[in-house]
Amino acid sequence: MVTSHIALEGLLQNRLTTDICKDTLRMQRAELFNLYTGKHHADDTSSSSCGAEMMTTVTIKREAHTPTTDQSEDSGVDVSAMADGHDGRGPYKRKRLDDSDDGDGCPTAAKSSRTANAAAATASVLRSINMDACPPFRPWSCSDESSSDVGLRLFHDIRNVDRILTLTQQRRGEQFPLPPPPEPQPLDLTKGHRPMVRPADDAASALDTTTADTESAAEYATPSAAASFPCAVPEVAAETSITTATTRYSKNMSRARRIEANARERSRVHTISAAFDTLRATIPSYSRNQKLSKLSTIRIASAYILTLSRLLDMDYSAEHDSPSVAECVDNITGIIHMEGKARKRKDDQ
DNA sequence: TAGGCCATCTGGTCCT
DNA sequence: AGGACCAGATGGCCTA
Repeated sequence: MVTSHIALEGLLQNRLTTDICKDTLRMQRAELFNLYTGKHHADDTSSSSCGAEMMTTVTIKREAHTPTTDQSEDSGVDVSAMADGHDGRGPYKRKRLDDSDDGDGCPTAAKSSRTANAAAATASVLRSINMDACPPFRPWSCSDESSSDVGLRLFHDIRNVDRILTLTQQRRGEQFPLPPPPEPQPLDLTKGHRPMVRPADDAASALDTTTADTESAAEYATPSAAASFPCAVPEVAAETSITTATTRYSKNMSRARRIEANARERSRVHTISAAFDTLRATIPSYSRNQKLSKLSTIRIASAYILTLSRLLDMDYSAEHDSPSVAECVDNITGIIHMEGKARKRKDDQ
């Protein structure tokens, strides 16, 4: 209760009253942002699109997060690597837990050392920041040592939320009129997008692509791949020269074009997954040890956005029925509960 | 071991 | 015509 009070009060006061504090935080965040982006290249997509403020949020989340083996490094897809044709996986060649090199040519041990140094440096910067002055609004986040309801109950006090809302409304007109809601912007799906290869423009790139695709295609022809691709392999197996552009693969598409289309599709899906990782890092979760599914991420993000908008007395609800903040808090609390416990509940039955 | 989640391939459709 | 987008099929990985 006390913590929730401080958190929300801090958020509002920082936004509405303390210019000096805001400037200081901005500088500290910029420092943190530079530090982070310098150490974690894989998150460039986040940094470029979200700015220092979001990076602070992401960093705080990562700092407290205890990643599982599966989620630690690959949660941020290295889109730049994919742009170079190094997506690190062939068809059905997923990243393995025992990989000593995850495809970027950098040994995992060295990378772990780098990550540890970055974490230590980041922690140092974080200690210098008075986070209570402007914490992210995440009243549903739980502490690491507990995935119980404590974290939810701690902040779930309707009277307090209403008080904060009242305070917001009182101060808004006095000091800082809020800007109008931003115009909807299309998602930038171009970042990390694999550049289209046009032989006339870039013969070298075209050669690389052809080589990569040839190697990729060659994997189809292996017996193991044949077992995995009952539909595609028969045609491939019948072709001794897969790279022959004139070989008809299907009714309307040559084998070479099919491979290029597959690469584009992979890149497109990777871009979407990277965007999900960014979104996942910016929303509250029931437990930091549990990676939210894409569906859960969407559901929680929607409720979270609505709650934040209502906190600022704006209405982003689909029905434009202006639900109260209390209702929004109830709603998102239930969603986080449900998404976080869904699997366990199913198994219990 | 079953079920959930996800990556990948594939072919059809839409769009520029 | 070719790229983007979409949904179905398939198989691997992980968790309870």
